[in-house]
Parts: sequence; C-alpha cells; structure tokens
Amino acid sequence: MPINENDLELFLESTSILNSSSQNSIDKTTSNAELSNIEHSTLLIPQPPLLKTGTTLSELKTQEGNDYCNHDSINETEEGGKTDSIKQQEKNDDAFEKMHSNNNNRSCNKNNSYFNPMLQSPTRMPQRYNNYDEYMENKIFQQNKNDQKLIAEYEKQFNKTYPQIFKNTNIYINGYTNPTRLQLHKLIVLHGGKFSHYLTSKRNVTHIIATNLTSKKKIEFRKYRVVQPEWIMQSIEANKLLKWQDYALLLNDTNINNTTDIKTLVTKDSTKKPHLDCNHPDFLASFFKNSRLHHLTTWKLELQNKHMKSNPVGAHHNRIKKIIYYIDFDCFFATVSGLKHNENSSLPIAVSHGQGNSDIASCNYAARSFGIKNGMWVSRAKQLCSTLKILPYEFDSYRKISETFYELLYDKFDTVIPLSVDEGVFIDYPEDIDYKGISEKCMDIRNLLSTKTKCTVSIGVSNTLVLSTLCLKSAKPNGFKIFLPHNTEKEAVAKFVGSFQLTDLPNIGHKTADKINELYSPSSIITLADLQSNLSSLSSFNKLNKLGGKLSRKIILYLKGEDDIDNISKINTPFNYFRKKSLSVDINWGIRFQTIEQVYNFIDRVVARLASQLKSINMASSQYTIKLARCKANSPIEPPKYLGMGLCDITSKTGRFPAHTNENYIMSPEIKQSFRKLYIQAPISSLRGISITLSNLKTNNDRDIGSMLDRKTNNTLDNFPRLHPPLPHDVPLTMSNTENADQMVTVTPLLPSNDNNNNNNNNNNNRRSIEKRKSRSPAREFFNNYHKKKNQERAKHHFSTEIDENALKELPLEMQKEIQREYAVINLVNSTKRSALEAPKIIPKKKLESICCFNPPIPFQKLLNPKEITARLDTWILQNIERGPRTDDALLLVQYLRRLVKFNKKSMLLYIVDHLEEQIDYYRSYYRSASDDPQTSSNHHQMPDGILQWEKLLVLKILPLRESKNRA
DNA sequence: GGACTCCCTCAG
DNA sequence: ATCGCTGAGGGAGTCC
Ligand SMILES: Nc1ccn([C@H]2C[C@H](O)[C@@H](COP(=O)(O)OP(=O)(O)OP(=O)(O)O)O2)c(=O)n1
Repeated sequence: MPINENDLELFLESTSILNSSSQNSIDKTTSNAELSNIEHSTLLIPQPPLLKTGTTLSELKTQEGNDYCNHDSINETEEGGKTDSIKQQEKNDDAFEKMHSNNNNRSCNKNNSYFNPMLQSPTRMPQRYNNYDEYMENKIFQQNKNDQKLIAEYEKQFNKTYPQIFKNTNIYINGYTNPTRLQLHKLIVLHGGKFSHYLTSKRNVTHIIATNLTSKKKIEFRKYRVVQPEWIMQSIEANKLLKWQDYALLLNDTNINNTTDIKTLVTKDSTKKPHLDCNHPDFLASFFKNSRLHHLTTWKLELQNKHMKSNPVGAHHNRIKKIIYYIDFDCFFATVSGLKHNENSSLPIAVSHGQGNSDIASCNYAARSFGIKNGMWVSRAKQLCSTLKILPYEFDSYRKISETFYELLYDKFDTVIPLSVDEGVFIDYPEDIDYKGISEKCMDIRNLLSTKTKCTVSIGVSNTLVLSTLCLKSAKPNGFKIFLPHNTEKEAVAKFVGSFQLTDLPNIGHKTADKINELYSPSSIITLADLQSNLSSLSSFNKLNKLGGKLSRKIILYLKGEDDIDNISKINTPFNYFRKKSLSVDINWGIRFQTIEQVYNFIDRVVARLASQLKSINMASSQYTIKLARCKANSPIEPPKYLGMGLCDITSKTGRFPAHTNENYIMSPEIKQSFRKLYIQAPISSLRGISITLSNLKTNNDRDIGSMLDRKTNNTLDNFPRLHPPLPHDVPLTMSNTENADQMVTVTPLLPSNDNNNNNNNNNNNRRSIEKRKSRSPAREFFNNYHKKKNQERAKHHFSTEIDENALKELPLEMQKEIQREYAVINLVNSTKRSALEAPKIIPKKKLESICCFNPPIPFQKLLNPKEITARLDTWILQNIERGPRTDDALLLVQYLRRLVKFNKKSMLLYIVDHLEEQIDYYRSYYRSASDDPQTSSNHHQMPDGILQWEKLLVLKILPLRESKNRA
C-alpha cells in the first residue's frame, strides 16, 4: 500500500471523527447511567487506538523518553586469513577467583575510568531506562498509578466506594470487545481488579477478556481463562464475582479442572518477553548497569574529573614538607548495603548478586574473621561461614556517599587525588610538621565522615605514598595511623615495612608474591622483613631481577619506605599521570553467540559505544587491540558460573586505523576484520569474551568536525579533525636514584654519553647542558604557546596555574618537562573540573547556536534527541511486535523519515533506519530461533504475523529511503 | 638497537 | 542463575 502525505492528512482527519463517534456509541450501549457519566468526566487514561488494541505512538507521547545504548550498523570488509599464535593462560576459575580475592588496600593504581554522559548533563536528560524490563516496569508502575488516580477521582465525584468485586484478579483484554476496552478497563479497576495492558509483560494475568479469537490465538490461549465481557458486566450487576467458567469463551482443560479459585495462569512461553541475551541491543547497557567492576572504573574517572586538584609547582618545591593522607572507607560496599538494609554490622555480611558462584564484591570484618575475602565466590564463602548474609548492591548509594566524601574533604587539603569510589590520596604541604595537628585532623575527618555518611573511614598518614599505604593497612578497620620518620631513621622505617606481608606492598599481587616466595623460600611463606634481610647479599639481590628490572627496583625502594618515580609523579603531577591513554570495553560475561553475524553486530555496538565516548572527550585513536577469550578445548561447555567465561584461552591482535579517527564507520570494519583473522579454527559458540581497546589517543584541537562530516561525501581521512601538536609526553624519564624521597629527586638527563658519565659530580656542566637543550626543546615551545593562549582562562583557577619560570629553571630538564605536561593536561581537563563547572561556559553555547541555525533539527513527535526518538520507536515496536504496526503509526514514521531525506539529515536518517533494522532483525531472529529449537518448540513460538508486517514495512518503506539517500 | 606486538600483572 | 571491568605499565620476542 503506497503511503504519501495526503494519506496521512486524510487519515488524521478520519481518526478524529471516528474517535468522537465511537465515544457516542459507548454512551448508547452502556446500560449503567453512572458509566455514561464516567465517559464524560476527565479521562486519565488515554483514548484507545482506533482500530486495533495495543499502544499507539500517540499514546506514547505521554511517556518519558528512554535511552538505549547507541548502535550503528557497519558493513564489514574483506580479509585474508593468518594464524596467530595462541598462548595459553592459566585462567581457570580457581585462579580467577583467587585473583579477585586478592584484595589489599593499595595505592598504586593508574586507572582511568570513563566519561559518563549521564553525569555530564544530569538535568537536561530525560529519565532513562537501561533495558526493556526497566522500561516496562516503569510503564506499568505509571499505569497503576493512573488507575489509582482514576479510582480516587471517581470516588470523589460520586461520593461512594466501589465494591471490590475483582480483587485479586489481573485482567487483560484481547481484541475488540463490547463494551470497549477502555470501558472495561475502568470498570475492572474501579471494582478492585488489576488491569494488564500487556500480555508480554511479566505481570501475571489471571483472566483474558475476549469476544472473538483467531484460531491461532485459540491455541495460544488454550491454557488461559479466556472469558467473555459479560462476565465483567454481570458480576458488577450481581455485585459479586460470578463463576468465570460460565462465561468461558473456550472449552479447554483449565476450564474443566479448575475451581473458582483464582490462581495466576501464566503459560511458560507465550507471555515470555524476549530474553536479554548478548544479541539484544540493550545487552551492554543492562550488563554494565549491574557490573560492579564497570561501576568502579566509571566512577574513578568521574571522580577524578570532578574532584582532583593539585598544585604541581608547590609540590616540587623542596623546602616544603608533604604529608600524605591515604583515606579509605572500611569494607565500603558491605557497610553501605548493610546500612541500607539495617543489618547488624557485627554479623557476617557480604554484597553479591547471587547465592552460588557469584562474586562477593565486599564483605564486612565480621565475615573476614571467617577467612572470607572480597572477590571470593559466595559458594565458597558459605562453606567458611554458613550464616553469611548476602545483601544486594546499592550502586546509587555508593556513588552518593562517595560524592559526599570528596565534597567534604576537597577544601581540607592542598592536593586531592581520587583513586576510587571509596579511597583517595590527600596531601598537605605545610611549612612545619605539627604532629598534634595531624592527628587532630585525622580525628576530625573521621568524625565528620562518620556523622555525614554513617560509614567509617581509616586513614594512613606518612610522607611517602608507599608508607601511607602501609599505614592505612595497619589502621584498618576504623582507625588511623601516622608514621612520619625523620630522614635519619632508616632502621625504624625498615622495621615498619618489614612487619608486613609481601602482598601488602603496592604492585605485589599474588602472582608476584608467589614468584618471590619461590625465589627465596619455596617451602615457607616469607614476609617483607625476610626479603629485606635477603637483599643484603649480592646474589640474593640479583635474584629479584628475575621479576624484571622495573619491578625489582621498585620493590627495593618500597622496602626502604621510599616512593619510586611512578609514585612521585602520581603525587606531584596527577593530571599528567592520569591523562587518558587508552579506552576500552571488555565483556567476559554473557557472551554466547551462534553466528558470526551476531558477533559482528555485537562488535558494531561496542565500537559505536567507544566512538561516542571518544567524541564526547574530543579525542581520536589510531590503534586498536581486539582480545578474545575462547573456551578451552577440554573444559565444559557451560562453566560453573552462570553465563561466565570459565576456563579460556586468550588471544589478542593489534591493528591500526588509516589515521586518527573517532568514527564508527572507519573503526568497526577494521576491528571486525581483525576478529576474523584472530578467531580461527573454533566454533563461534566457544567465544566467551570480547575486549576492544583503542589506543594512541590524541585530542582534537578543533571542534569535533569528524563526527559532523557526512559519511559518504567526506570519508577521506584528509578531512579529519586537526589535532593538537602532540603533548610532549614521549620523552622517557630516567631515575638514577632517590636518596631521600622527601627531597628533590635526582634525574639522569638524557644527555650524550660523555655528559652522562659525570653528571653526578659536575653540576655546572650539567646545568649548562640542560640550558642548551631547553632552548631548542619543542616541548618548551609548545608549552609557551599554549601558556599564552590559555593565560586568561587560567586566572580563574582556584590554585595558581601561573608557572613560576624562575622556579622552573631550577629544576632538572625532565622535571620541567613533566611540569609543563602537567600544566598542559590541567588546562585540557579543566573544562570538566569542578572549578570550571562553576563558571558559565560561553563558547560551546555559541557553537551550538551556529550549528542549530545552519542545520535546524526535525522533530519527531516533538522529540529531537535521536536516542529519545529511537527509544520511543523501540517501545512502539515492542508493544506491537506480534500485531504488526498500525497503518497510521507507520505513516507517521515514514513521513518523518522522508522529511529527513528532504532536509538532508543524512546521519539522523541513517541512525534511525539502522536502528529500526536492528530492532526488527532482532525480534525476527528471536522468534526464529525459538521456533527452531525443538525443545521449546510449540505454538507459542510461531512466527507471529506481526513480524512479517514489520518486515514488510522495513523492507518496502523504510530501507528504500536509506538507499535513496545513498544514491544522492 | 629501536619499534612493534602480544601477552602478563595489578588495582579496586 | 548472574552481571568475571578497564586502565596502566612492563617484559619477551620479533622484525628490520
Ligand atoms: N575484588 C573486588 C574488590 C573491591 N570491590 C569493590 C567493593 C569494595 O567495597 C570497593 C572498595 O574496595 P577495597 O579494596 O577498598 O575493599 P573494601 O572497602 O571492601 O574493604 P577494605 O578497604 O576495608 O579492606 O570496591 C569489588 O567489587 N571487587
């Protein structure tokens, strides 16, 4: 049937006429006078659709917009095959669990989590739903609320209460009825019944009202109580619930066997809504919503963006002492969830999703006394302590308390470095060390936080990061420890460090601890004191090098309580240290694919997510790595953990994009090609995990032109966004020694070898060389330009961002470079910092306006946001998937898409059409796979007619629009 | 000997 | 049921 705009107008006209006439007819057919009054009173329930039941687009206008994850369709390209070596990884479930159990309080973490658009503009965004479940739940909740309002209104208007005849029933109306669906709905609700708008929802429907059923529906509903509308009317007249069997539409088993008892009747398959498996477009969102580790990563970046502050020059001023406070909530998740559920904290509790092979995110100290650890599976923990109480996650609360934590502490310190949702490094640079003042500060903070958050924190205080970490460890739980040794007290420091276990040191996890133990004492477990004494002999000293040069040097410094270069730059130049270097999505749960197309679709969705993240931080990437986990040949097909990865072989492959890009359509085909090269000689069903990392990131100098380019006309990389001159961070830093971590570090400059030989004892010579080099340093030039440009902005900052050139000259070259980098990075990230948030932004607004003028957006049902539009379409499709689209709705949609074509909104068109295609494909494959499966095969899984109608709409009306756009 | 790839380890 | 992420540094091996 051809659809054009005239059709639409005619259609809309006839709709309104018919609507009003149908209302009149209701009045006539209703015997109850009160009921006809009802019809004319304020309607809280939207008018029913004209010709068919089901939710219409117009009904949906009142719904909140939802937001699903962004997804685009990308065509894959050709590739050649090549074997990559597959290295085995001993990632069995035990080892994995052990790894995650290894939970000490450490400071050295160089993570960035990622930008979360939801937090970027919380007020502008409509309410969001991460998946259909959530959406439906909300919708049903809203509808029940409307029903309640209706009852209240009627009771008020007629000053009476209605007999609760339909109490405990849950009624769904199928097809056309007389009285109408709306009438019946009101009567049911007013008389105490529940009304279900959807049979697809999880709600338990007790009765279906129908006057007619297609033969297919007769079979589908044969196990329901299908009742004629008279049952409702006559029950109301009789003022009691009449036997439904007397009004049954179908003669079936249920009919005969059941008494009048009302039991929920839900057939297993027909009401089941599509399962949210890894093929569902919302799988990623629903997984992330529940993944604690994803939240930890995300929160870290958010918190660093919002609350991190530092004064790099001050930090380098060697006359100033530094006091490092390492502050961490005690068993954070367990405490917060315990509070929320009013649990007694002296009883063992743990936070987890499930009761069996589910990870414990956090357990309290009562549970730890049984040997339970974070990361352990619940099943094992229950063996250790059968009374262990499992509590659910309370992600929102964790995040809120963390916000309070950083807000309260922000003004109390010179430097704030958030390391996680529950722990941060806070630094003061006092003139003199006042021990009493420090301990009072600790007590004040602990009291303050305990009052404001009802959670306890522990604090470790020292003058190096490594010692602060150890202090925190010994302060836990619910305490604080201050250890501020003088430079001369080397033995005291060594003794303090020696009292800890190997894994208490940062960067020594269980693997490294095992290795060290193996090296020095295979038969017994050694402590740090043992390691210290072993290091006195040269041969023992050399043994440690088996761990690798960097790590062994680090450990040797740590054993003396000193920070290595890594820790020092983390403290002194945190903005540089935590600058973004890569961006990735890893999914190793719920991955169960059957076909390569499904994998490609999944990769498309992952890359779309990455691309939009890149764009949102205005960066581009030139390198990617795809990492795959494949179920080991001899391991069971389903691992112990539900939908877990189990024992896997891990392989990865790195590739390059033709240039720096943040475009989905460039990245996705490349990555899919690598997938085909990497994933060979194994069935798709063995795939258990996919990880995609983008690296070699660069910040775009200009606006994100790339994302605004038309895909077809501007797909040459020459048009790519111009980038900043590279930040001068490629110069390696070499540390010769740190006599005293509290003092200026000595750096070996990267000088010609003859200078290098005497740089320790010839300071002048050294300085001159630095001066010479400095003048032609591109980094310096870059910084100077940058400095000029950003001068004005910088004046706004709450800390001095004016670099003291004289002070800078005093420093070794490498330090200068690092400080310069720090300034550059600070300026780059400042737009997301708290200080910048307080000042209104001018430039982005202007840009936005100019874009809008140039390119006025086309609304769809008053919506402009593409995600809101697709969300509305998703709901529409979901609710009509088995019936097919209504003609008028289809017309509205097609008309909108034609406008997009007409006004050249190509990317929007592509986005919407791709999205529709994906949705419809998904449902088609859902029904197909269900009917192909001999075990669940039944009438309930037959491909509904509606699907065919949706496909027809897609293929005949929608896809051609995309093609016409391509030809244009 | 430097650049690059493919792991491995760690953190929370 | 169950939500096993993600960012960083580093080392061994390979290639030229
Ligand atoms: N394997 C892990 C480790 C930690 N976390 C989460 C839950 C923790 O509450 C939070 C903070 O981690 P910590 O290492 O600080 O551990 P806790 O706060 O639980 O205990 P504590 O710090 O008292 O040792 O991170 C997690 O989900 N899984």
